[in-house]
Amino acid sequence: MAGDRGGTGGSEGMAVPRAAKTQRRTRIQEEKEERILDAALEVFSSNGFRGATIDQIAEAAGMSKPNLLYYFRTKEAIYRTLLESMLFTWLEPLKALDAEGDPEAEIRSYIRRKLEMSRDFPRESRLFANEMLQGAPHIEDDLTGPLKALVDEKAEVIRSWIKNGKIARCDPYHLIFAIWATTQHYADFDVQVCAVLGENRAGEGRFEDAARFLEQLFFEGLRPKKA
Amino acid sequence: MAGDRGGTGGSEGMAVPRAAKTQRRTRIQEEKEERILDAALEVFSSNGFRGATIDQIAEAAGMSKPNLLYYFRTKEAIYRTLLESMLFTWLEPLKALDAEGDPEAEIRSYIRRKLEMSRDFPRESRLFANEMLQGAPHIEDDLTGPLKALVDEKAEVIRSWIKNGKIARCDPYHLIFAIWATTQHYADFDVQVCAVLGENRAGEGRFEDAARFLEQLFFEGLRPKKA
DNA sequence: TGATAATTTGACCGGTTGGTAAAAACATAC
DNA sequence: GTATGTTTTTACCAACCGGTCAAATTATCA
Repeated sequence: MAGDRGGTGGSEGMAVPRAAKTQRRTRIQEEKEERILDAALEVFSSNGFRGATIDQIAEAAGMSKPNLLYYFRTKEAIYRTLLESMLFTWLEPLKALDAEGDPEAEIRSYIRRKLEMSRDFPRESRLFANEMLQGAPHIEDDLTGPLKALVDEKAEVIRSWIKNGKIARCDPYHLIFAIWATTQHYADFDVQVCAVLGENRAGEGRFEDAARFLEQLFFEGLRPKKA
Repeated sequence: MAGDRGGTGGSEGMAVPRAAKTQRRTRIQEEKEERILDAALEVFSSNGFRGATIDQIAEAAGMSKPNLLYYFRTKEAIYRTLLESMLFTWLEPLKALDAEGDPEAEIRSYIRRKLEMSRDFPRESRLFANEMLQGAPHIEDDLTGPLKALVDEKAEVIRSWIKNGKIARCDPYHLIFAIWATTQHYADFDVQVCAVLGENRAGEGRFEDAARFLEQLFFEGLRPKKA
């Protein structure tokens, strides 16, 4: 028989389509799910969870609404899948911050990588920002759990660098916040950045300018050198 | 007769209630409109434009939906009114940046004032952020018009300070972006900030810590002093 | 080929949403 | 009081939205 929804009680998984008989997904499943998630990223990231509609996502994915709902049972299932798979890659750069490396080089490359993510994955950044603005109702646990744990760990690394005199004394948490804020700004507030910069520097060059500026800001600050 | 909607063609104004006969608004109009705007700020700022419903706003304002629609003809009218009145106060601190003042003190106090706004008016900040995330469909013109003009003007001020050796050589536009990003982060990403800081420092003390950190970051950077 | 399972579609449903119509309630001036 | 204008309520609607259902279509493989 076709499909087995209707609360049969089994497979309360998540992104698994009705067809959980042959346990592994076919090529076509894999591909369709990916297309859905890509479309959903587009729609969710610019409208937020409540503002997005399944019809919008379905149309962006080039399929009918019931067809989409065959792969993901609910709108929320799509959203959660997206958010979770994103959170992982989103924290990669911070994970890569190496306690054994050269402090200044490590922070410098962290800033650079975060900025590259804003350039290359602005939708992901905006999705995340949208979720935050709404009070993170879907990922509160991740925030106080894995994310906090990771930040705590890296804050400790930074503190040790401070103790060794490798970087200036400062609050490591607010340092991390500042890096997040300044880099993600170029994805989340892209319209504003482009509007303000105008025709001249609004091209891709703005990311290079930003990188140059941020490296200077974070390491030298604004005070002029007393020559 | 009661009301005059129905496309009579007249008064295509905006926030003006049906009662545009006696040209000035009564005390009760003034008060109700304010209550609506306050409620709308609450709802819009945490759900975005599409995610917010008139019913939600009406309930938060303590009145029925049709009653609310008597003061503002459409959901969009409420939103636009809110956004415009907000944009003005939002740019006040930047307007106050004084070319004649001491450069370092001016920038320092700009950062402080922006941070205070994040602390005291987080809803306004989030409303603005929401609009930006969605590509600023309602205020595109303000962005490329008045806002760009103001930023251009202040960027020129900063450039002159650089020329006089008062602050380090840097891109004034990206400096302004960095100040916006770091300060607004504490309003827009409040959940994340609190989750990461945990019980200990998540109280109001976080704004003082942030202020201290940002002042150091912007003026001294992270490089340790060569004692 | 035919049996079987996977995928897609069109029609539909109950609830919500933005907004309207009309009349009732209230205030005010005379 | 009554006439006039303002504010509020009750009832309502058409469009939309998340999701379901049953049937039709297509892929898979013995």
